[in-house]
Amino acid sequence: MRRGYATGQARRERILAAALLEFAENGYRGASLARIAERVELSQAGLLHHFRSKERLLVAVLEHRDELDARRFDLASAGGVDALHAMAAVVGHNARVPGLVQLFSVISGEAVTPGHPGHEWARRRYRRLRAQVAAALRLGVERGEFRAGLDTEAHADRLIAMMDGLQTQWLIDPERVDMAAVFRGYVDDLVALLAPPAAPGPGTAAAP
Amino acid sequence: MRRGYATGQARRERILAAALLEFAENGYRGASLARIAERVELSQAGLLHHFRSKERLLVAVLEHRDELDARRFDLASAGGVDALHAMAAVVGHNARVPGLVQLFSVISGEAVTPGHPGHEWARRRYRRLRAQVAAALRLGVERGEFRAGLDTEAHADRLIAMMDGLQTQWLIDPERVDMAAVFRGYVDDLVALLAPPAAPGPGTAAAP
DNA sequence: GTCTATAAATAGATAGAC
DNA sequence: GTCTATCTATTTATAGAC
Repeated sequence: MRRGYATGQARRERILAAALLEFAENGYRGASLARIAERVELSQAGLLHHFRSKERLLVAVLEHRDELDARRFDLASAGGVDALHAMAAVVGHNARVPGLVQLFSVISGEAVTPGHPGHEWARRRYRRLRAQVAAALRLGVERGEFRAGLDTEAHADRLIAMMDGLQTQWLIDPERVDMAAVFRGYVDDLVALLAPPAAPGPGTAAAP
Repeated sequence: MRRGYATGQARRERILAAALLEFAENGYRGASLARIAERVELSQAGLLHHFRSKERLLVAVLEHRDELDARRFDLASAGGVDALHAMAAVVGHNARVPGLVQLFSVISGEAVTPGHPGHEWARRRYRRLRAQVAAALRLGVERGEFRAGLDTEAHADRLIAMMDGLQTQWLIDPERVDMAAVFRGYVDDLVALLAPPAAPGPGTAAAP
């Protein structure tokens, strides 16, 4: 029953997990293939048999995480106010997995440099996130949960920026910053702000 | 007239400027003392005569920038709505100095790692920024520009997070993200949101 | 698929001459 | 204050045996 394949896959996943830790702790530039190999009890040359270079390994780690996260968080299915609350829930979840948050913060920070191997990944990722969040906001407009004519792309940029910015503050000073609560406050403010102009009476807004 | 001192100081400042470029382009871990030395036409050993280690050089660069910025942006003097507009102006200014923005983004990203030489600097910096912004917001409350009882520290965290998050997006994809405009939108929304409950008529709010 | 050995480059830091 | 020379350590990647 394909033992070779199964163990090969298992090995690959163990390497990805170990690399994630190393990249999160030291960034791409500070990471060492030797230390990653050590974590999976493999020689450095053995590690490079599975991933031909440090650069490819980083990209593999990032894409692997994106795959897993895409399954976990399906923002596209929600819309409007629900989507905003879903984002707040994601932040709440993130506060329990500092290692993952650190990976994305460190790599995103490094990746602002044009030559960085994560640069293209980061660009694609932000474009994709913005499109998803903006679509969710448009859905809210169509449903009448949000007022018409709002700049959904600008709000999407801001929601993503808020998540990232709070993550950095939280990682640097966890005791002082309650990332989840502060983000929730943003969402609450936004729900109030984006609500359509007050209807004459309750219930009338929902009637066609 | 103290030529030796003057040239010594000038040399130091040239080193700081060169180091800033190198750290901004490659981060702390990716930076090379040899390349910095080359930029100021000095040997690597000669460079280390002025700053005893790479770590001290980074800290010197960061503190030097903080000093200069503290003179340029005096948020403490403004308060309330003026302070918010001053922050928007800072973002507008930042959009014209990508190198500086990149330095702070890259180093802040790396510095989430506990062992990083910029970690303590980043923590102090965020605490200071938060205190300054929160104080400016409180001033707005006292003046009656903002409604009473708002969570000034949470709003300070969010304003700073928004600046940082938009900077990252802008650096990674400059054509797509208009950092200054998107931030201005946030400030405008905030001004509306934080305004005190509507007074009976215009002008009455200002009367004691 | 995993290893040892090694290449080839670069790093930060120090010693000591001038 | 600046240099050359050197030390020591570490890096990624490759070659080739098993």
